[in-house]
Amino acid sequence: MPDSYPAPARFPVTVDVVALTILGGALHVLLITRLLEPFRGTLALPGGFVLAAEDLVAAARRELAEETGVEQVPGHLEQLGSYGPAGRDPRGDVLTVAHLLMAPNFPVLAAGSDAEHAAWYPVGNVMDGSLELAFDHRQILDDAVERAKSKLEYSPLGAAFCGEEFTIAQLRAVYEAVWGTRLDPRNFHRKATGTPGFLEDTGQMFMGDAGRPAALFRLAPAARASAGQPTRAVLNPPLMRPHG
Amino acid sequence: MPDSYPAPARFPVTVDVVALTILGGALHVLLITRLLEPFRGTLALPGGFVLAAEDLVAAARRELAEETGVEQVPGHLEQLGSYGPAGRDPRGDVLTVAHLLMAPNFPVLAAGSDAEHAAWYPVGNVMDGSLELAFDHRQILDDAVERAKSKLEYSPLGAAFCGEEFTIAQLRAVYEAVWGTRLDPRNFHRKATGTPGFLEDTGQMFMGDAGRPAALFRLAPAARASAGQPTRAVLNPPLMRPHG
DNA sequence: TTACTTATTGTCAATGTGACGATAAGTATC
DNA sequence: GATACTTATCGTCACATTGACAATAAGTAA
Repeated sequence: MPDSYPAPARFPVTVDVVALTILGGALHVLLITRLLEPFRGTLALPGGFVLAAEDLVAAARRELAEETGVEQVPGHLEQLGSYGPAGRDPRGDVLTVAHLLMAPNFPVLAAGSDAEHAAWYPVGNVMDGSLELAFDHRQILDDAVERAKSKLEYSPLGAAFCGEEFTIAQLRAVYEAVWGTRLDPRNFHRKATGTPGFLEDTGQMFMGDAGRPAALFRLAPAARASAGQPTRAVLNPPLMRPHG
Repeated sequence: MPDSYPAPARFPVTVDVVALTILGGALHVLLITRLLEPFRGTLALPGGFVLAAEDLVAAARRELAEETGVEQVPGHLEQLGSYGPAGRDPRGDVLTVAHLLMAPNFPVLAAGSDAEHAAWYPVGNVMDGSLELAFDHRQILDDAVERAKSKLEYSPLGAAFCGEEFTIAQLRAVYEAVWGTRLDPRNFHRKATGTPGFLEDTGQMFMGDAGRPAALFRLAPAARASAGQPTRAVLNPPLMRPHG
């Protein structure tokens, strides 16, 4: 009975953001260095308290903007899941609602001030243990990466890691970085260009450092519209990661 | 900065549960009739406040047990997502963490007391508008059903709607009820029995009202173990719902 | 025994995928 | 300019999976 007599417990609620991007062909995550206890000096996910009368995703977006100094953070932001409130913060019970941002690389505010500053770190360095994260952020990052891997399979959100326009090879690099596998360029090209409603040819070309120029694509309107949908409206059948 | 000076807002946190089951070939959801304002007399999802030092899923399980009178609620329970805290309860900002239970049919405590009593309602009656739900529970139910549909595709959790042992036809009835489509019995049989690590033949037979007796299966150990995993370790390639 | 029902096994064509050859179209080098 | 090198794009082929559907198995009811 939600309306019972003893006053219900109230919890501070935070939003944390796992912001992922591709840098140099490797998956990177946005982390801040904590300046205060607990976990002072340790890396942590950006985030902060939810204000009253604030939507969760909006709170995540606001915190991200505050901690990166970037007004309009690009990319696709969605809720990942909630953690706690018990036993995750030594100061007390705090519930956190984790979010996932899949974004093209964007520059974060230069470090050097006394504020907690954000920077991109290779996800692999967290996974292999060479980087420690505060609180239960390691677990949250794990879940976020798994979610991202899964999203690529059945949604067009791989393109969220690219800019507005991109080549097939750039899109493939996203898949390779997130999944941590190599994909056959020819088969990937076939699937990407052969899926109706996924990509739209811009008619322009992109010159890389070497090799034949590549055609530039953007997301087709149908794929753009399905961004929020949980259903795999576009990538059907899905583009499955190799299961080895 | 999560540790800044003004005391952070604190919110009451509830867990709500979308408990789904199959009854008479149709998807049903467990609902309670509210006895108190707001939404007095309206149907709502079972749920209640999270106690301090309590895990979210544990809280959901506890509330479910309290409101159904069932000690050990069967089935698979997982977190669905969080809603709020702004603008969902007229009494103030309440954050709710919704959960999804996929369970075989279990009897709920008989009605008649003055306590809020739970009962199974056809999901279709909510979808078509003949049943109204309190708060934003209609939205939560929508999300839960979509999640369940999706889960059937790439996880062995369809079996969570069945008992310990079940026939292929019973499992197929689950898929048909959740997806709201008819499936070819022969093709479903082939996929279910032909997927390594999914089902295990018990060697026993099940006599229905009519027709040839069916073999009884249970989940294979591999499928049982993958219950919590987000990855489609078992149903690979997935068993996709018809997209028409 | 016949009719009827559901379970289970096959068959076949269409589709999608993995592996990989061949060609196109740039840049750098001789 | 010719050649080497790089990446993009198009094709081919065998194989796996699926959707549609025939055929058979094994019960119950009449």
